Amino acid sequence: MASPSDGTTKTVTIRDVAAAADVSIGTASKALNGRGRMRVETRDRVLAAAERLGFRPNPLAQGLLAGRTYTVGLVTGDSFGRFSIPVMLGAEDALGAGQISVFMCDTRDDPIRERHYVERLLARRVEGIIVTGRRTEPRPGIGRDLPVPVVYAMTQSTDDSDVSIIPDDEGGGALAARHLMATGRTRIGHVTGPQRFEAARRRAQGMTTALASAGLSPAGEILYGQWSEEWGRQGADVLLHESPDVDAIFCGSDQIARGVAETLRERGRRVPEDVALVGFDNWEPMALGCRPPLTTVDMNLGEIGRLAARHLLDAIAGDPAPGGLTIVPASLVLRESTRRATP
Amino acid sequence: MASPSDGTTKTVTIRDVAAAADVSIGTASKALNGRGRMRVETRDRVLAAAERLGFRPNPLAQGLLAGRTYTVGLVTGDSFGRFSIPVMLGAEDALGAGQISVFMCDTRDDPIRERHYVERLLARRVEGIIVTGRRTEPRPGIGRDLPVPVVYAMTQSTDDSDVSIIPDDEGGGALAARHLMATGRTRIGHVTGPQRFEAARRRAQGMTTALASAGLSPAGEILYGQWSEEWGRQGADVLLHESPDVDAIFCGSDQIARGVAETLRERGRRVPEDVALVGFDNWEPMALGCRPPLTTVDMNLGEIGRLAARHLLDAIAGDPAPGGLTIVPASLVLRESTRRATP
DNA sequence: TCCGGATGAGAAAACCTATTCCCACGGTTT
DNA sequence: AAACCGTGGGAATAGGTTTTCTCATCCGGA
Repeated sequence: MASPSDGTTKTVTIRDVAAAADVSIGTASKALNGRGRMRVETRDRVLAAAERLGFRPNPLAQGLLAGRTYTVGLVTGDSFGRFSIPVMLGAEDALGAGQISVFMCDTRDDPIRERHYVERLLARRVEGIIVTGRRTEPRPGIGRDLPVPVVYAMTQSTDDSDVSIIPDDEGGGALAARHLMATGRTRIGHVTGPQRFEAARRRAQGMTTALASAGLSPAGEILYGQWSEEWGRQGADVLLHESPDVDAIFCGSDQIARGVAETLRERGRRVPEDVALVGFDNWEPMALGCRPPLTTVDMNLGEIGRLAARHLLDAIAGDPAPGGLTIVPASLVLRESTRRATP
Repeated sequence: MASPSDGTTKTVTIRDVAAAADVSIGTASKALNGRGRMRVETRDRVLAAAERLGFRPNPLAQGLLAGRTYTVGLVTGDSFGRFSIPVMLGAEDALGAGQISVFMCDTRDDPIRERHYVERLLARRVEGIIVTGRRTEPRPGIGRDLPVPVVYAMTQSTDDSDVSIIPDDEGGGALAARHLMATGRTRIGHVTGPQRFEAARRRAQGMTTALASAGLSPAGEILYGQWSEEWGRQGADVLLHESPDVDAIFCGSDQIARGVAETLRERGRRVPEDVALVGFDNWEPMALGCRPPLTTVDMNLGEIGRLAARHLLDAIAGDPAPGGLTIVPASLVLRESTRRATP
């Protein structure tokens, strides 16, 4: 415990500063905040006293008067998992710069805990709430007619009038497909997660559309399955059986891509010489540990968080964005798995 | 934005409740808090009014008066990474139950940002601070003579008088070694991270000691390298070359273990029939994606967080634990990679 | 030289919200 | 009539910010 013999440390109030500078409390406040008019000498005396005593205004008192708390709540159901963390960091980045502190709440995807936390945040008079999740599936909002603005990031409210910010799954799929075509591939397969996930469907859609506009169609069926390596291994087997001449595989996640890479290696297909491989997520431990390192789509989650925070700040400042969906473009991270074969 | 036409929602104060119930402010307060004596009818009238208006006491005012804020700060340098997240969740678990809210701060391992955040937390009058990190290497504390208690979790202060809570790396290593011996292995190698990491050294130490007390010593050298799959692949090659008769490998991380598993498979050694494999971290996407699924040491990070939170709560309540190290035992998660060969 | 108004410096008080202690005001009991 | 009890109002308090107010000085004009 870094605390000394507790009790010796009494917090310094403006009262102490005023006494030390031999002025009234009001004058001390004005001096510290640069308001009002007074002799430079007086102002300096107050500032010096504050410095000397280590005065730090109590934000509770300030907030009480101003009716502001300079805090926001961050609610996640993802247990701060792989997806919501980058979002959180981006949000904290944007908020922290504005001197706003963040209360964190993990709901463990339990609606009861969620309501409980929202209640608590409102009781604490947060000025806004960011809700993050691990899927882009629409979900019920955290409440109607809340007294503060709410932004959904990396998740989406079923209510169209809410502000939701999600990654561009479709654009990411298109990006992957166009990149593969640009490296000369034409027989491109797709192994991805469960079809019930909107993210999986949109990624597939983006890929299919991009191929179509070049007069191509996917190699074999779109293979929907699980978000796991195990499924990647199985899916690659199915694909190789159905379309033995496949020369590229776009995977719905980096985990799936790793499974696919493993099967390819075991079946004697070289990556990238025989089959190019693109993943999704840019989950670095996975993408870099892959053999070879994985070209993958990055959803720019940090940007999603930053954008969510900015929307929230605007709304708090009284300039709310119109409700609806904001889609953050994805980008492609190039690594070995799609290197063009040196001719 | 769930907020209605902003401005219509005025927060309800106890003044409004008192007016609605036609009592004084003081009486309203007493009614709401069950203090003082008054007619049941009066109390009910106040409670009904509060209910009807949706009154929620302003914690700023309560905190101002009570001199408490019911908040703590959580500072991490790990960018809320793989290690600090479970710690955080554990901490939030323990704190949330006590009606304490958590301010989160990510320092990005930058001492300047760290100091800045600590200042901010103190300005907000948090009642305590938890510092988490990604290594157990001792680090300088966040400050001396802070006015609030501090607990270091999953990291360790260089100041012995601080309270630090870390995982039992040595015990984890011993656990792995004893488990391997219990399944009949006797020639056990070790591939781990860089030697400059205390965690790597302690895990190796735990393993060596456990082997020694059974009259064994490690197969080959302890192979220090990187915390990466790539190194796992290389390390396994080295080990197989130096000690071809190795029948088990304990790895310093699950990532290393995956690399090792891959090399073993390519060299025709079956896991677990020929060589058993134990990882460290129980990082599920890695451990479950491994072929076969990985037996691994779990550091019980959540427990570390919960313990840190409880220590902090105790200190806040005026009952600080004596400074020093608390070590949380690790546990073993059994999976395929160490299954005993069916005879 | 004296008076009135303007100006400047800083003190004093109100305010924000909720809690708590003290006291006054009835009515009842001894 | 005095003591006592239940009830509920009023004020003090916490730590700031902001508005108002007072007092003194200074200047110009008479």
